[in-house]
Amino acid sequence: MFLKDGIKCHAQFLKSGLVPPIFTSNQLIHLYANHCLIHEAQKLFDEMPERNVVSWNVIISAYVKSNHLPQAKALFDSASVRDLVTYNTILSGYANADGYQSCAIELFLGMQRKRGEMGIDEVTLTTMVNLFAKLCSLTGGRQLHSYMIKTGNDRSGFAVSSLIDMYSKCGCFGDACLVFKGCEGPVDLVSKNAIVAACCKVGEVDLALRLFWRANESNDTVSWNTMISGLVQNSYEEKALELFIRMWKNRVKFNEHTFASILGACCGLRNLKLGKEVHAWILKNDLISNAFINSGIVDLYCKCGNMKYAESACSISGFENPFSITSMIVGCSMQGNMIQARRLFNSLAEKNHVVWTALFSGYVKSQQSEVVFDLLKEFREKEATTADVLILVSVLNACASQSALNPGKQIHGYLFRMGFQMDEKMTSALIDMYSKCGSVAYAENIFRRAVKRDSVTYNVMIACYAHHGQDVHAMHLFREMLEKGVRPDSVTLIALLSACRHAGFLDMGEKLFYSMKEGYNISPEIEHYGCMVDLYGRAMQLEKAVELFKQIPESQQDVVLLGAFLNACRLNRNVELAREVEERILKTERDKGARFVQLANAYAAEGNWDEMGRIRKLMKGNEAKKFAGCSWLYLDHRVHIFTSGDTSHFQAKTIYSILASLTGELCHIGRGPCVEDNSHGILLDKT
DNA sequence: CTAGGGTTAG
Repeated sequence: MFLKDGIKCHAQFLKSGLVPPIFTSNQLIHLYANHCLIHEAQKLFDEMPERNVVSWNVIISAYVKSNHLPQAKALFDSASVRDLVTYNTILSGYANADGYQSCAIELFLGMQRKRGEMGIDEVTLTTMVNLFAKLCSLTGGRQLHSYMIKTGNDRSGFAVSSLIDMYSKCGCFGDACLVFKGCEGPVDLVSKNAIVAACCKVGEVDLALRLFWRANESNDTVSWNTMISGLVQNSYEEKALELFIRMWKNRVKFNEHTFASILGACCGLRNLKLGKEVHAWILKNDLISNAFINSGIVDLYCKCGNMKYAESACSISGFENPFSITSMIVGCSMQGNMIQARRLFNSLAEKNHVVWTALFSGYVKSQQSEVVFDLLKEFREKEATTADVLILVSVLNACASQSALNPGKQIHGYLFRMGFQMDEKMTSALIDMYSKCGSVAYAENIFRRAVKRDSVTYNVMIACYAHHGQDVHAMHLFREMLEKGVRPDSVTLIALLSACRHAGFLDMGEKLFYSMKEGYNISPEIEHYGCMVDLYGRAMQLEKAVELFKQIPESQQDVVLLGAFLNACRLNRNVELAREVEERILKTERDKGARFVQLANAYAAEGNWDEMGRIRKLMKGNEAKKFAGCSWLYLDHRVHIFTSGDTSHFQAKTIYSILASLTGELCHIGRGPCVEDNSHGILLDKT
């Protein structure tokens, strides 16, 4: 029934003075609810002289759909009649509303206990599977699955698609596939869409595409949206746009989900021109005030560096849309404009965890560690709830990047006192923090005690060993990783190869590098090549370094790789080649100042003062600017910052006299101090 | 007899 017809029908009853029969009133209430006319629905419900169980069900459902859980709950509690549908309606309300999840579980347990009276059915079970998916509770999900198999409630499209989604969200792609493969008869479209989404989530794009095109004539809007969004998520933006054009040519209806993905594609490509076209299209389709779309547009303009447009898009949706403001905060952070980010943050009436996290990571990225800790204090004061795990992870990252051991330990202690469930993310962040702060033993301790370890956990621990010169330990851990069946990824290999290059393990490095593709299905990227070039250079095998270097297309060669190659040339005393590479480095536009300094320092370290002087002259001619590198210490709850020759510290005199005596000791041992030593990771390059 | 509850895409 259309709304128009419903209103006409309702009006006729009112005119004639007759009361509509229960059946009609129920239908009308349902109709009003579907059109978000909750007041009309309630009014009609109040005026009913007689109600049956369906009347209660439709009015409760109306409040559930409009996210008015307290009202829905009150109606449920006062309902004069209830059946299984009533229970399922309020159960789904609890399951989908934030903060009501424990009510859902409690209600479900009650329904199970009172099996004789009301019982549970397939709808109850799929609702609960959905809830466990949202909570990422694999244990609960598995229990429900086996119960569903036992009671024969695992067959319908609803059941299958929910189960696929649950396994996918819980990180069990294999189980999701098993559920999908176990289906008999014709493939259910929603289940197919769910498995396509699951494939994309784990990066199995080819498989997703194959499934998508199989029986593609029945694909609906959701199928196309799922595939397009999956391609965007896996950085196949062009393919996503191609697919969108095909969708259009096939006359498949598209909607706001489609636009959100297309915006994501433009954003990933940093394609402002195309993004503007999509923006215009969105305006034409009157979707600009949609919260997701609007924040997508804001995100697009931020990522393309056009803050003016971003701001105007954000203000169009009014300062009501927290999604857009969060995108703006992220955008300002990327520009290093933390003042504006903070202003936007303050403008929000309610701060959710996402926006807190955005602000935290902004300060982390702009390396304002003091502010990060102040903000943590503020967060704990204002938010009565325990600190969000993600926020603590980002604070730990701040500690790691600042080598701030004491605050890191404080966070660790806080986690311990609060009895936080340590997940892989938190474990990895802690290991990384201790590693970067120089405490290998602590890092090791946490790694050994961890209940769950994923590839990231292994990666940070291997990298820790590699950075601290414990190359044999790094290799051992890699073997353990393989034995435990944890799949190594591209980062694992970077850590291992850098361990090899620090230790000069030529054979092992070669073996690893050339077995990457076949052994672990990882294609070597620029970083891996960089490690190998460096390894060959240090092993005085320039030919091999050259050979490898030439395999990389010029367009992909970055300064890090060029720097490694230059180093290899110089170590092998190939002046001609070195000069060639040097020119290429100086041609790189980005961070020009930093490149000059890098070169000058390299020559200075060699004691090649003529070359260094030459580079310094070039610097002047190019008017290269570089902020002074600085070192700092975290001591007595504050950060002490030093630059070269700096006398601004209040205890500068004492510091310099101690430094002089230390330098004297070093000279005494027989090794002169380095001119400008950047190798300890305490140098902050603020170029 | 016909109504009401559960699935996938941002």
